[in-house]
Amino acid sequence: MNAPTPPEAAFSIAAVERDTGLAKDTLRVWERRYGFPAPARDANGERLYPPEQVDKLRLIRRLLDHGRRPAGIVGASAEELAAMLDSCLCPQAAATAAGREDGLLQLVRLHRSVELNAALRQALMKQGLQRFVADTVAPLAAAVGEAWMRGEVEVPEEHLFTEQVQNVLRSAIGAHATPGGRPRVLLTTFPEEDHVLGLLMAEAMLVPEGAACLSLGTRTPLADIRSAAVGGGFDIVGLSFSIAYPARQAIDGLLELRALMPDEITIWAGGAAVRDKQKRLPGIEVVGGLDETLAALQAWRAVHPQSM
Amino acid sequence: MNAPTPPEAAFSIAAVERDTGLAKDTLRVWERRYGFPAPARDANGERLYPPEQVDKLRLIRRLLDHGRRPAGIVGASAEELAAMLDSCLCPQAAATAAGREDGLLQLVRLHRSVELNAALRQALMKQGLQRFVADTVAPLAAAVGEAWMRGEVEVPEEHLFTEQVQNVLRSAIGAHATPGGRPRVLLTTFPEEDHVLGLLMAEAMLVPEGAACLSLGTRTPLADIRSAAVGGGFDIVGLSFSIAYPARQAIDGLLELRALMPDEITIWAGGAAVRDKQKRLPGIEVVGGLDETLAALQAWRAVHPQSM
DNA sequence: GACACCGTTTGTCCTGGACAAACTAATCTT
DNA sequence: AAGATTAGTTTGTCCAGGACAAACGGTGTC
Repeated sequence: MNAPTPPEAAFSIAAVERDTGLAKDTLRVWERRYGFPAPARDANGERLYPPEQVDKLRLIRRLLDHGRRPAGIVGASAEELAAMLDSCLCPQAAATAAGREDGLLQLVRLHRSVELNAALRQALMKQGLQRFVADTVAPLAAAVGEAWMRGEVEVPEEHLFTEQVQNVLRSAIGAHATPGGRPRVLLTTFPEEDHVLGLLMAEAMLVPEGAACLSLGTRTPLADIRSAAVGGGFDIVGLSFSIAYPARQAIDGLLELRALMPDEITIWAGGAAVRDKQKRLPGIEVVGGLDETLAALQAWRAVHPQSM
Repeated sequence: MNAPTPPEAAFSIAAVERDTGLAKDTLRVWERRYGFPAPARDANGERLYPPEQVDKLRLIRRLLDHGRRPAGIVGASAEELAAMLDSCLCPQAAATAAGREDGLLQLVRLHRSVELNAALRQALMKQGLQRFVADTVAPLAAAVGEAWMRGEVEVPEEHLFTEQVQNVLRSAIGAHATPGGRPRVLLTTFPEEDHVLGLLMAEAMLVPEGAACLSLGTRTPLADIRSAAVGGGFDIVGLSFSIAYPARQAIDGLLELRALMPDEITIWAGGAAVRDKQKRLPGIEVVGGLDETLAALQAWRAVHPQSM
C-alpha cells in the first residue's frame, strides 16, 4: 500500500514526486502534453521511471526554479538542456569563482566531510560570524547549487553541506546570543517554504549586532506568525524566501500578513523571490541581501531610539 | 495556478495535504468511503476544508501513527476521538510525568522561548550531554507530542521546541567532536523520513564516547547511503525511524541496505518503528533506546579491538 | 517606465474505478 | 503456547482524461 520504494532500478511516481518535488499530477500531465517523461509500465499499468529520466526531471526542476518555462525545456533533449544550463550559469560566474577561490567547494564531498567542517570553522574564526556568512557561506551555497547543476556534486552532498553549515552556524549563534537585546526579531518562513539556511544566515547577521533573534523554523502558517509575534512581544518579523518560491505567492502572503499584524511590528522579507519587489510591497521592508540586513537594522534603530 | 493559500477561513486540498501529511488521494477516498472529511465546495467545485475539520484530520493522523486503523476513527465523532485519545495516552503517562516534573513542558510556549532555551542549556550543563539527551530531551519530546494531542500545545510550539533542541544539541555536539575517533558512524534516515531529532540524539550519545559521527541529515536514498558509507570509510551506519514510519517499509529497506552494503560495515537501526523487530532483521543491530546506543557501541568495540 | 489588455501556457483539481499491499482473524503446525 | 498458513477485509495509491483559473508574455496606451 505504501509503495515509495522502487522495485529494481526504476522509480514509482510517488518516489519521483519525493525526489524531484514535482507533483504526481504534473508528471502525468507533462507526459500527456510534452511526451516527457516517458516512463515504462509495470504489470499493473503503473509508471516506472528510469533513473536517467529522474535525473533529467531534477535538472528541469531547477531550471524552472531559475525562471525558465516548461514549454522550452520539458521536451528538450539532453544537449539542448546543457546549452541552457550554460546561459543560466554564466551570469552567476562570480559566485562560482568566489566559492572555488578558497577551495571550499572541493570539500563538499561525502568523503571529505571532516575537512569541510574544519575549514568552515576556520573560516568562521578568521572572518568573524558576519563576514563568514555573507562572504563565505552564501556564495558557497550558490556555488554548490551550480555545481550540482553541472553534475559535479550529488544531491546527498548538497544535504551534507547544509547539515555542516547548520552545525557551525547554530553553534556560533548560540555563543553570541543576547537574550535581552533589542530589537526582538522573529524569524521563520511561509508554510510552503522549507529552506532553513536563509533563516540561519539572517540570524547570524543579526545576533552579533545585539538583536534578540528567535527562529520558529520553517513552515509557519500566517496566523501562527501573527500570534507568535504579538504574544512574544517582537519588534520585527523576518521572512525568508528561496529562489524556488513563487514570487506572486510571496507577495500575496506578505501583504496578507501585513494586514493581519499590528502596524508597530516591522516586517522584513529577504531572499531571491522578493528581491526587486519592494515597489509591490508597501509596508514591508525588502532586504535584498545579507549585508542589507545590517542597514535595515540600523534604520530600525534610528526610528526606535527608546528601545535601545 | 499555485493555489496553496486558503481563501478565507477554509483550506484547499493542497493546504490540507501540507498541514496534515495526508495525501490528496487519501483525503478524497476517505470522503467517499467514510463521509469524513466533508468539505464545502467553492464556485468551481473545489473542496474547501473548514479549520475544525483540518484540526480533526491532524488528530486522526496522529492516532493512525500510534497504531489505530482508519475504520474506527475516520468516521468517529469528536467525543469518541477524545476517548480513544485517553486510552492511547495513559500507557505513556510516565513520559508525561517526567516531562512535567522539571517544568520544562510549561516552557514550550511561543512567548517563553527564552526561558526554554535557558532551561535546556542549564539542564545540559547539570546533567552532561548523554543524560540530558536520554533523561530530559527524549521524554520531553514525547511529552510535547502528547500535550499536542491534548490540545495543550500548538503545532508551531512543537516546531519551536524542535528548533531550540537543535540549537542546543548541535552546539554541544560541535564542542565534543572528536574527528579522528573510532568507530566512524554515519547517521541518516531513509528518504520518506524527515524527523531530525532522532539523529541528533543518537549523535549526542555517541560523540562523548569518542566516536566520530557524521550526519547526512534526513532523506538519503539507499544507494547514496551505501556510497557514502563505503567512500567515507565508515564502520557503522545508523538509521533513525520515527513512530510515523511504516514498520514494514523500515524492515524491507533495512534488509535491502544490508544486502547492498559490505559485511564489515555494521548497521544500527533505532526508533519506535523498529523496536521489537530484531527477529525480523538478521544482520542488523536494533537499538531499542538511547541508552542501548552505549551498549551497542561497547559491543562493537569488543569485536573490533584493533580499531581503537 | 507603469499599466491594462488578451491569447497562451500551465499546474492543480475533479470523478470514479481498479487493484495490490497491509492488516485481522481464524486455523493448522510444531 | 508460540509460530506459520490461509482466507477475508481494509486501505492507500494509481490511473485516465476532462476542465478551468491563475500565471505568463507580448502588445499597445497613457
